[in-house]
Amino acid sequence: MGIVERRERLKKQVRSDILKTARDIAREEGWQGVSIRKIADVIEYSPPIIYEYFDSKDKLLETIRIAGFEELRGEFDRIKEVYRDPEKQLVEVAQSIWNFSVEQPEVFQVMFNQDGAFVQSKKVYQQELDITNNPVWEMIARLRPKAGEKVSMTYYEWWCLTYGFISITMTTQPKHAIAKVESIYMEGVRRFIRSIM
Amino acid sequence: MGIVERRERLKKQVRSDILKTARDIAREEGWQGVSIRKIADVIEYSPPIIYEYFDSKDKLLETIRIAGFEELRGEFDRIKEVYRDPEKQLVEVAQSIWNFSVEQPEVFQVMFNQDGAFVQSKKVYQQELDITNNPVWEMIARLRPKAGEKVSMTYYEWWCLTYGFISITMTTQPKHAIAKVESIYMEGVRRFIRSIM
DNA sequence: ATTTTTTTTCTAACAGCGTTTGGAAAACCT
DNA sequence: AGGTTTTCCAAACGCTGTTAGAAAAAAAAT
Repeated sequence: MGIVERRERLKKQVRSDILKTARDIAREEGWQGVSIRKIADVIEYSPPIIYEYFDSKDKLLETIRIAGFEELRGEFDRIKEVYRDPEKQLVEVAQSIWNFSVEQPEVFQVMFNQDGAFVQSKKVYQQELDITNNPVWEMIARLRPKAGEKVSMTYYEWWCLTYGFISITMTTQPKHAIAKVESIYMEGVRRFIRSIM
Repeated sequence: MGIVERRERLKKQVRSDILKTARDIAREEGWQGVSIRKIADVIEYSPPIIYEYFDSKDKLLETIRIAGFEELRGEFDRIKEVYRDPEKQLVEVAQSIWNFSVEQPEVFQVMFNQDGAFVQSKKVYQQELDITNNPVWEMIARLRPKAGEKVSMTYYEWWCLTYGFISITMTTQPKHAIAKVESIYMEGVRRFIRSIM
């Protein structure tokens, strides 16, 4: 009777193996080096099998992107619950994005179409930065309760600053220098917060 | 006698045709859609001819990247001569980068490995953002003459803010919304300048 | 004007890519 | 054991960047 369940389990396993393998190759060779055939090789299946799990390579990458954004959003929600002070919240959010980009650079690259990673559709990207039901937007709103329209502007600026810092650091800085840049980043974030309060 | 000259002229023409065609295709279909064969088709030559002008597709893109950075740097140098006030200079620099990204988005994409464009080597990228002999660095240095080490930090932040703004805008905003974001950007730049003075 | 040499150009091919098709192999149910 | 369903893959298509070698054209030399 457990046959169907076993199959389900195996399918889930293969699916996550595909995703993991894609990330592994990307981390070692860059997303430019990720190909369906290479993934198939590692998971010891033939290439067409991958298409039983993902409609296309593009969708495969999009899955990784979505998972990345979800993980980040989870972190943000958690931070929002743990800390009360919006300033503290934002600092923590900044720190958590930074950590994410250091620990999973290849996911970050896919999330923001960087450095060889490329997902056709920008829908997820756009809606994830959207203001509605967004924890970071709400933090900023609490930080400056008077400004209505301006909150969205500030929110936009926030993302630009954060994203700019991380992506420039990722592509220009060698690993040993990243720790030093981190403090510049966090300092920049703090000054930004102060400049909008 | 003019034979050699005529050949030289023709070679230069073909070379620039290749570069222009690559940019044209990129603008219409994105860098993902740029292929050696398509370029060859447009310039009405066979694909191998392109390799008489560029060692590889990668080098071809790098040429476009270098030209882009040179054009920008020329603008910066010009601005530095025209205006005396470093604050005014920086505002003008910010505006000129913005205009560049609006007028030649495909070049901007290649310069910063964005949205399907990908150049293997990051050498040019890194040295172009380097502080030595950099007009923007000097502007910032003049803005806050006391800080020594901190100038480089601020310079780094400057690039992160600028790059973040433009690249996020380029990939998320539809054309009609760009004008509105421009004012958010310029306002952000001004506040940044004020916050470091 | 004809031949030789040099330069320019292209055809054909290689290896790799994402993706699809058709059928073989395996697993399952009865 | 036979029939059905599911799983899987070899082979192929059209695309990619790139290279080798021959053909064509142009120039130079006779």
